Amino acid sequence: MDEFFSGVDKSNLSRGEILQKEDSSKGQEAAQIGRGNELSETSSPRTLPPSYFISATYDGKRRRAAIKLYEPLSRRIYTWYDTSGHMPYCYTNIPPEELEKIERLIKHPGFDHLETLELYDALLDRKVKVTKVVAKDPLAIGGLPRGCIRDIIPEEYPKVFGDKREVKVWEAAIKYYQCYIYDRGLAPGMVYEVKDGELLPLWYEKHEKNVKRLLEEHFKDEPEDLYKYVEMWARLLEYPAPDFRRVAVDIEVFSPWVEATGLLRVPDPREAEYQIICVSFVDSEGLKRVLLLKREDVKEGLLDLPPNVLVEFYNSERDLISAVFRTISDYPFVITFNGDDFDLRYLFHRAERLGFNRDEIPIELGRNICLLKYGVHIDLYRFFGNRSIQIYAFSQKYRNTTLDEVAQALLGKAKLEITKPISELTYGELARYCLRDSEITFELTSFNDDLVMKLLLALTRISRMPMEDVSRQGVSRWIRSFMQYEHRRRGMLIPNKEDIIAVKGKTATKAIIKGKKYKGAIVVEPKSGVHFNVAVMDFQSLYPSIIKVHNLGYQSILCPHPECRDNKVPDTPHWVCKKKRALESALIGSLRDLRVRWYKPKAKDKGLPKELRNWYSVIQSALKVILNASYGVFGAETFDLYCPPVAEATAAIGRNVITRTIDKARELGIEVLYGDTDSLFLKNPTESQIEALSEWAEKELQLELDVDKVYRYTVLSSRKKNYLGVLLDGSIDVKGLTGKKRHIPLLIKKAFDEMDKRLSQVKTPADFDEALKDIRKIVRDSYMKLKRREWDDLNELAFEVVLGKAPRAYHKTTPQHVKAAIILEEKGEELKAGDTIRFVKVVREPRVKPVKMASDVEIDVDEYIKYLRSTFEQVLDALGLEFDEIIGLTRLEQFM
DNA sequence: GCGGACTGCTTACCT
DNA sequence: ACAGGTAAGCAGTCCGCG
Repeated sequence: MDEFFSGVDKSNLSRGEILQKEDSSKGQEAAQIGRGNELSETSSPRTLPPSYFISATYDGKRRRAAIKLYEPLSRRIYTWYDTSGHMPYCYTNIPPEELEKIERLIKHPGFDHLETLELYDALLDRKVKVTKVVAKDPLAIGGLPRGCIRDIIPEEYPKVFGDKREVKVWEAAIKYYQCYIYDRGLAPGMVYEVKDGELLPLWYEKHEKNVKRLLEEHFKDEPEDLYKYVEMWARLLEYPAPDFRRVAVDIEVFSPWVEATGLLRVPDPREAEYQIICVSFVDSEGLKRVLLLKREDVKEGLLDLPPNVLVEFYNSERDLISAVFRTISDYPFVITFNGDDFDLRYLFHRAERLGFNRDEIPIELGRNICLLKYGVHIDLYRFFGNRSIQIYAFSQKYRNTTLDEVAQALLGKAKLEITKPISELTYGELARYCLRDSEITFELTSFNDDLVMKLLLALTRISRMPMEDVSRQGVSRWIRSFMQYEHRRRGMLIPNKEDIIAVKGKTATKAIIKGKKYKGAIVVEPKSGVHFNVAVMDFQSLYPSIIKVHNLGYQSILCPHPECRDNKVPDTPHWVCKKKRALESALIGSLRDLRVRWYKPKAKDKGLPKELRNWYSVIQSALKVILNASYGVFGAETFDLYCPPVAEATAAIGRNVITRTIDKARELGIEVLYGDTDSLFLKNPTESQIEALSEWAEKELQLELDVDKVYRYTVLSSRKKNYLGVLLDGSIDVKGLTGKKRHIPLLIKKAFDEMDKRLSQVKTPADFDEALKDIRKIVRDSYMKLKRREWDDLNELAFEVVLGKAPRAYHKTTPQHVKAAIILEEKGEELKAGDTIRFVKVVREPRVKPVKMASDVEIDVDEYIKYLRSTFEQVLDALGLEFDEIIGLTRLEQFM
């Protein structure tokens, strides 16, 4: 195992040097370096106590990688610059003697030199000779508008040599700082020190022992070739998090009425036309500050802020902005909600407008991002907007990524409501409003014991990316990054997407859904009705497990070896390599094992101290986010290691697994009521039946099949992906039923929730009679409420549907919510993709109207009754009830 | 000219 | 900018109907 390094470049550090000092003795030293010391702005520190690697960039002036380190005792950021002379490069298949004849390459100002080396080409399972083209600066490789190396080589080669061979360039699109991280085997998020000007990884004996014990106690029977990967991940993930010193910022900008539209103008951060009138800060030490601009004709009013809030008035906007810049430059971490697109961008352009020099502005503007010269900017809007984070880390608790909605869902705290435009608030109102935004922005990083900061740190470690990038990019980038890292570590050529597609691009199955690339999972036809005592068994992380057990990856699927061709994937003509473990299989498999065998149980272990348990729970949800996407990325064209047969094989094996398990269950005499992808609903199984099935899966499939939950009873509708289940503790799961969908009118949803509540009280089959009576009443009451037009408010009748695109972009059809949206646009409202349209159904064409423009009398009650009927019928048919009979319609009347 | 059968589009959900 | 599968409602089209 020794040839495997633990994720950090060990060439600089032998085992004997492991530091054993614990933090207490380091305090003063760190503080001295920190205080009043401008090291971070001017030069690389010569020495630095243990510090967390937070971020990496390329410093254009110094022409080298710059690493930001967070020293947790002085609580400052230090920037260390590369000393190794590492340079940007890419690879090509053209030999140096030929490249030397390409003048445009050799004379390119960014060109440095050529090297030759051998790399492993996993697609062909053989070594390849490549030429490394080394450049003086990263832009020369890829990114210069007038010819960069990665374009010049394929452009010029045919001109110089005629078209005699296929020209290839590899690894030219990897960001330089990522390249630096990979090549030096660095571990973002982990602890380093600087000694004699060199960056050294730091390992504490305690930490090493902890990892060793974890491995020995829980991974003894791990496949040998995965063991070292589990070790790598465990080293990264076991190490504790620092305390993050940070400040949340929010700004308010004067925005005038526009007479023509009667609407408020939304300030454009790229113009920064209007004054910044208020800025607030909330920091991790509990400091709250509000900076206000003195303006004429502002009603003074009472400030009336809590006594612990510092209020500062500024006579000039310039002074205010200077103060803001000083604060921003004081904190290692600056938190905003949409600061990339608004707050920091506005500050930047506003400062420019007011005559600040670039070097007086601590913000670095990117095309879509704003970074900081000193510290690290985390834009929570980006992070919470990440679909995977939203779904898997926060289980869909919020829908729209607005500060208000996220805060309400996660903190139970809302923005302050204001009824006047920002510009008309008194100082007190403005200060309170602005401060509240900073408060909740900060709390979004502090709730649940700093969950979000820790999650970011964990993802930084897994992905091998700077924290700034992790917080802004999607899960496929995280996965790509740690896979690229592994290529470099193993001396593998990172294939181009086209290379993979050319050799292994074809899928062989037919998707059920038109337009999809391959067949997916199986959904078992449900046995509709009420069933008591239902155990739901499921395979733990089925797809990642399949990728592990069946060795799936771009190199192993359809591998070049004739002797592997008999290792078939069921239901497909594909085969899988028997000789070498694919990189993806190893990385995903080991992450899966670590999550299932270590982090998940530890997160639930009540015997552990709360803080430790909390850390385990953070790690397990970080792993969940990554594992849940780990199969999908192979079927996503945007993924750099896109390989559709890998995704197809995963799904095909999944189908094979679930069908065989159903057969086995029936063979064991268990009735299977329903199943979806990786789960089985079993009716009243005995302990021993469950055990037998689980053991069979372990032995025959090498997969873990466990009881996930037990329902006191379930109500299965006849439709797939639609059911309701009451757990033993009385809590209720409602899946897929219209009654729980977000877009339906509140009036219908409330009636449905009432029914849920009533159903959750049912304990035995005998209780059902009473419950059914009550449910009939619930249905009848809501029907009568509609029929008699007795709703409290039109809002109760609003459908809320999200625009998938701008209203004008619907060309094929015009759905109802788009009709309503168009009416709103005619009134001057601007609508875009992602906006929610609230509308009601009315009698007159076009049958819909935006809620705010409709009145009670025009509501088309029959449409609502139809909707009520179809919503309830999904459950009623399983309960043996009929909607029409309940509301008192006779058979005959139905046809009238 | 109109209704029913059908397909396609769109959204929201499940795993 | 991770995948495919399912349900529902509605828009739009085609066809038959003396």
